[in-house]
Amino acid sequence: MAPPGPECRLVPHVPDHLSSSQAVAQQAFLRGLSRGECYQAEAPTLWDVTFRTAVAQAELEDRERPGAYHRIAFEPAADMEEKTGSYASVYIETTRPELLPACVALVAHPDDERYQHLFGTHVRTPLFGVEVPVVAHHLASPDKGSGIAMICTFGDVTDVTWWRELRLPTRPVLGWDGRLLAEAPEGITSPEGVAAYGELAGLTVFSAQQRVVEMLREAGVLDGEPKPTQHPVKFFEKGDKPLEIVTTRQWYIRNGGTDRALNDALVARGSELDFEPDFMRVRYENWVRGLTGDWLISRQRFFGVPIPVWYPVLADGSPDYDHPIVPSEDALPVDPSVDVAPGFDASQRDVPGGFTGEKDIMDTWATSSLTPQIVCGWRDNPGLFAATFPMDLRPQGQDIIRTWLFSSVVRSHQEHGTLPWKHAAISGWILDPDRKKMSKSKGNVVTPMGLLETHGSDAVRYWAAAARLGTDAAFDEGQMKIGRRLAMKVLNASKFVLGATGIATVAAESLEEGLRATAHVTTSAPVTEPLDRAMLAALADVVDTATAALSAYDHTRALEVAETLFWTFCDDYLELVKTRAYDGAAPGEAIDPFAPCSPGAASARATLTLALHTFLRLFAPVLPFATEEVWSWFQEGSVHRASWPDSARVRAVAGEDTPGAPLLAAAGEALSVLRKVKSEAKVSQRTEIASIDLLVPEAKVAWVRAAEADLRAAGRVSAMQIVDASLALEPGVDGLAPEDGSNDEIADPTVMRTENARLAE
RNA sequence: GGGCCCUUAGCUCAGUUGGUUAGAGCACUGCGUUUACACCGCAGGUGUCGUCGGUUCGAGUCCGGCAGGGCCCA
Repeated sequence: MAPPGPECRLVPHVPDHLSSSQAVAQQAFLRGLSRGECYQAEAPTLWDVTFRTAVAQAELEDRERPGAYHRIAFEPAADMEEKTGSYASVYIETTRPELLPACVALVAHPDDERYQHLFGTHVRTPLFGVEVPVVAHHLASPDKGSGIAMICTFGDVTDVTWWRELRLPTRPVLGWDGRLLAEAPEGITSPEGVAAYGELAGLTVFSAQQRVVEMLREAGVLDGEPKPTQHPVKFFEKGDKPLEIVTTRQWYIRNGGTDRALNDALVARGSELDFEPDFMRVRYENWVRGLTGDWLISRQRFFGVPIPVWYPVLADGSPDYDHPIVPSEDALPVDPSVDVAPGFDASQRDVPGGFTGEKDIMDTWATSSLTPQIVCGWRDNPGLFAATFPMDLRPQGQDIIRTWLFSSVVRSHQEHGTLPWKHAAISGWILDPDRKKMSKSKGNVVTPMGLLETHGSDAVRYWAAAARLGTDAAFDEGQMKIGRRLAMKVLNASKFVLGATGIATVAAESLEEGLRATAHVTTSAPVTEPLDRAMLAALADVVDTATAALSAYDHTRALEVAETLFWTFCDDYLELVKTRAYDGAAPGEAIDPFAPCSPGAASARATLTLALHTFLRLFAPVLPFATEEVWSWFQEGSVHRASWPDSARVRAVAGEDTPGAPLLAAAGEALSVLRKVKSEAKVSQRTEIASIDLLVPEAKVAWVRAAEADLRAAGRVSAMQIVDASLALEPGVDGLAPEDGSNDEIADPTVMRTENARLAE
């Protein structure tokens, strides 16, 4: 008995690229059909009574539901009485008494001494008077209830296992509408049994349960009152009524759920795949190893990719499901409810001797599992396919390892004998601010639109980019504010760089001039100043680190190192070279990038420009809008199509053996202590320092000296003495007594500090 | 019941093969308005690295037990 399909099908207009994905889905189905991987079977099927469609194992979830154990007496049949010499009833406990008419056996654990002598004998079902055997199976739990249970067709998935493995008869009572069938199942033959069933026919599961309990109570076979319990019940993940198991004809794809060799092969495919992070592999293996049936792909829904087959209609008007008619691959996509089966004409639809179209559609994952084939042009672009398949990377969430990832592996394994991609980058959940999983029912879902409006796209993306693969990310607006600050900083620092180099002056006229100016600034003079070379050397190292991190799927580390250096670039380097780069230009004065300037200014300008060009490309994946905006000010095309920074070119400009980060850090530290003098004196950073002694750890002296001029300019220092701190262990060793007394003890010579600061009035 | 991940500053998290005094941002406090930036800058304090034990010259890091949190599967 097939469930009814829709009487007419709504056929939406489908754009070409979608019809091509439909064709791919149908072609893969037909290939599978010809190889025997796709097949149809009349079998117990997980069924959602609300949506009236079959559901696959991957779409199930357990939910705790209240229920009650009903203790019911089964009378012994003649063979049991004879064997035991007793008329004692057998008591079972069940949470689903309404399935009593579907009972086909009682089952206990083979080692359970209480029931061993009963195995092979029979009992009679109460109310319905059907003789059913007592059987043994290891899945029966001796410690649950009375240790013996009734097997019904079908109350749950364990019933299906018992039914299949013990080869029990089928006595279905549930229809696809969630009501008990009109006719009593085979086996109920006695007038009393048929009458009892008549009381239940057409009732919902809920009402049938109430009626059965009344009848059992009246018959005196309900032992005591039902005992309330909580137990896990299978639900369709999108449904709100428990799933039932209904016997229907459905289409399946072999996925290792019924075939050990295929299961092993798919586990082996999983071990070939590079999971990022690696522990996600366990989820895949658990899932594949735990499969209990093939992948059910047919759905009784309206919208979806049609299963591309027709069936001959027999003389009695019924479809001949055993001989499906298939289209040729070049006719795809087809809709069998509209298109005519090959070899027939339209007048022969649904008439004896004619054909009928399959009404079912495919599970959405039956198409999604083919995204690599769709994208790589498997069906219509062999050249592209050869060049791009298998793909490199599947990025996806951890919750769909069992669906999207696994089903893609299944399809690729069957069709191509390979993995669909080499790497799988698995992300975690986005949790609410209290680290709870977001769900509609809890009402803690945050949708992105408001966030994008409040913080900007770059800021939201920055927050998302801070989540490491495989790690859940708590939703954090604070992090978005930081992202926004970074994006603003990129805009402002870029404005400064393009202003101080003069590129902005001519780029405002035309982009060609901007490009010419950029080339001129970065190539017309060498980068000579040690601080500039250090900046570029540090940047080259960061490019290397970020590149390696991205190659290892550690995008957060790539961002982190770029971000850290960028703040140093803004807070220290820009401040240090600002004066030098301006080269005497007055505030507000437009700088001509082509005019001659001092070598120090040329060095700074080349460095600023090269650093900006590099930082923009490092940040482009995370701050796509801010970087693109700046790029448009002085570069052509899109930053997102620009090449990834090349550390070798940056390092070549920096020069061989240039001290990078350490020199930059030492200069930054020196700037910091100069600022501290003013901060502690509670005066403006603009205040002049008339004279100061800078005590520098021995190892850093040369680096600080190399940046001395820039330090004096940035710190507004008139006279500065740079002293090796290890030679100044005694206060006043340089001949001047400390004025404020704060350094009047032996200081740590490894810490940079100042002495004898004299601020201008 | 089987398995996986997590536990580090008030908060969010780094901490790479074990190796100086465990870091960052936020928040907090104070100061500052500068030739890119107030959606700003500078300076400052903040830790029993869940807990107990083990390995080691040395453990946030490796091993085991326990507790708490989260997840997958049955």
